[in-house]
Amino acid sequence: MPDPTPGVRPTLEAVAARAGVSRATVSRVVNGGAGVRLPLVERVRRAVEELGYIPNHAARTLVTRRNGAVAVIIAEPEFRVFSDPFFEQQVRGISRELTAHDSQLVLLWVEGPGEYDRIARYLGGGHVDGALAFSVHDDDELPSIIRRMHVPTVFGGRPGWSGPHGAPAVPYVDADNRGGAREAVRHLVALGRRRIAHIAGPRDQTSAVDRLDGYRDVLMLDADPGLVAQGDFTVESGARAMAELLERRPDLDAVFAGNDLMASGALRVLRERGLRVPQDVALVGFDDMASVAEMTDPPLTTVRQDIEGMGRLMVRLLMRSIDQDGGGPGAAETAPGSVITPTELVRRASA
Amino acid sequence: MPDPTPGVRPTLEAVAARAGVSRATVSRVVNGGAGVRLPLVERVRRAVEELGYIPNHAARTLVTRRNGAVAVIIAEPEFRVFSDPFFEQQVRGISRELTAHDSQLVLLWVEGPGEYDRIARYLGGGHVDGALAFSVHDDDELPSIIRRMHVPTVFGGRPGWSGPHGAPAVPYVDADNRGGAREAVRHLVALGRRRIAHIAGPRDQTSAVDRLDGYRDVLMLDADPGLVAQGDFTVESGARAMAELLERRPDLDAVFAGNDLMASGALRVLRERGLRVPQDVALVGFDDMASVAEMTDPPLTTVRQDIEGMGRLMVRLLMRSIDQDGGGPGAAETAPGSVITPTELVRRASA
DNA sequence: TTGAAAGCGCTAACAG
DNA sequence: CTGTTAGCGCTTTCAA
Repeated sequence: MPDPTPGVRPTLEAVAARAGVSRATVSRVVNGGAGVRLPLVERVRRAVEELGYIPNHAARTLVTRRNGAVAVIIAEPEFRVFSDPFFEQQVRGISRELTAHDSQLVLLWVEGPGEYDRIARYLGGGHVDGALAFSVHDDDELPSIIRRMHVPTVFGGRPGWSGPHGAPAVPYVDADNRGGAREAVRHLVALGRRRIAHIAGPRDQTSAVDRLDGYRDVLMLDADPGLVAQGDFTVESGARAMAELLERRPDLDAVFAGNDLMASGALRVLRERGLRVPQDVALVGFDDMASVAEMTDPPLTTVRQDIEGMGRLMVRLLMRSIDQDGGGPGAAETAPGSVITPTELVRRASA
Repeated sequence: MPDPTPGVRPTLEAVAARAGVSRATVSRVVNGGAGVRLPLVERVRRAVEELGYIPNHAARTLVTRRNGAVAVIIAEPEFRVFSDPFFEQQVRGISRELTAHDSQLVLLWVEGPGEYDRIARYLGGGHVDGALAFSVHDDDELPSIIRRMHVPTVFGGRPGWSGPHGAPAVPYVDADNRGGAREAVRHLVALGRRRIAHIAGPRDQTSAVDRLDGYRDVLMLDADPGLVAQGDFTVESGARAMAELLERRPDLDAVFAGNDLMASGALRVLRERGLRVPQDVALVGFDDMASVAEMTDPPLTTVRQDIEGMGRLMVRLLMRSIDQDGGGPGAAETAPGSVITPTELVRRASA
């Protein structure tokens, strides 16, 4: 890329003049060159090269109503945000897929409810073609803002609230938490375990609820309420829950933890009590968080979800819904279907 | 904010019609309302409110040549990116300050050298008013791209390469690594320690080099090369370096580690060898990374830097340089001065 | 103080 | 196939 004269970027006009064609032709070439005779294409290409021409984004957006940018909304309070490895992977997937679609990632970091006004204005200002948001709670204002602003949006994780028919009224991408949990518990059953406990995640996160449901699906009537303990997805809560379970049901022979972090906490307690894993108690986690599942002793059998893939999928869904919306008023109302991505049981030594 | 007719956003024109004034007047009101008689201002404000008018960003950018967005460039290979708590804090500061300046954060995630073309095009396309980048290496293409594209940019961390006069040719914000290191070592000296070792960070990161220099500043002639061991900022490397040092200089009575992570590794080894901290060996870290320094036993004495503040400062510097650049060609060439932010010794139990 | 009018740089009919 | 033309929505002289 040559060094253009500082301060004065060449315009379409300049390129057209240099190539001896009209602005329209240059525009066509710049946008793919369909329907332009080859020699002309060449000529224009050369002029572009020589002048170091780069299209002005604002001008293009003004007429096409597309700005090649998507907002990723991060609501700080509910999130460990960055430090969450889960989130990092998801954003990586999003970023990659966005690049493939020639779109940019605009980070909207929301520090609290007071900032929703700013977000609404931004989303409404047409700065972005769409938005990506993450698992929101029942009382979150975000969905309502998004609806009001008519911004195509895809959620990551099944939202906690639902539409008139019980299903979330917005498109989302989520892992098959329930199915994954079923597979995990079935695995324990197949191992011959009979008193299988569960350490559940926070009740207000749909992923945790779904995993608990999956656990119940398999155990059915055998599900003993005393075998379920409450955690909050942290290592410490996992340890506490394990101690509690051992107290209530010293004879348990397996544990399905709602995530790897809690599983590692549980593992610590089991070993402290002199219980062997998996001989005395088999243990299964969820997430397959590399920094945890592979590091424990023994390494965790767990349920893997394709987190980066989920990020990419969010973008694909969003792009589809953006492309549909070209069709005038009302088009935005037809929500594209949500997607549930499959999970996979990863067998290691703990069960 | 009222719900505008879906699909048809009101324009300035519409507001003007409703308020019975010209577009120019509406524009003035929307942009602060200077020089417009109060009753008119009121009238326009009401029309804006009623119509739910939000200015079209692209149109505004097209004429003002400002887009209220700043790129944050993240070069993946060199970064643990998100999961790095250091980085998270920095981005938080950046995001907050950007919001205060009514600007948005556009995340440019660079996955490899092959993507530099995309970045160049983006930066050159005038999508953003400026860019923020992080400690780049000698062979990094980024600085050259940035110069070619005439994009105002501020770096985080002193760059490894330098201009004709030995000083980096670009504005940057960095902590006073050298001064902080001096303070740490002086503290150890004041404690009566005489054989003070240093575990250095990677030689190709300026922060590590500066800390080593600070260490040498204080020890002067007393600096025994055998008392310096090489690490790479990880816990493990700290442990290895500590073992090495103990091997070479069993009589050492203090250690200044290049960061908290390495300090925690060193601490583990010291305890394994039955050495008491701080009685036998005093230990000081760097960074005051909460998840590390406060958790060790004993808690680490360390050097704190205001990371979020550094992020904010980067934005302020950038905004200043953007504002200057209004002055036509060549204005971008005058780099604003860099800033070194102070550090502070935090005394805990390890020294 | 307010309005009229000229354009920012580009795309997209519409003609030729 | 290529060129001409009419805006996209906004800011900003310049007159009134």
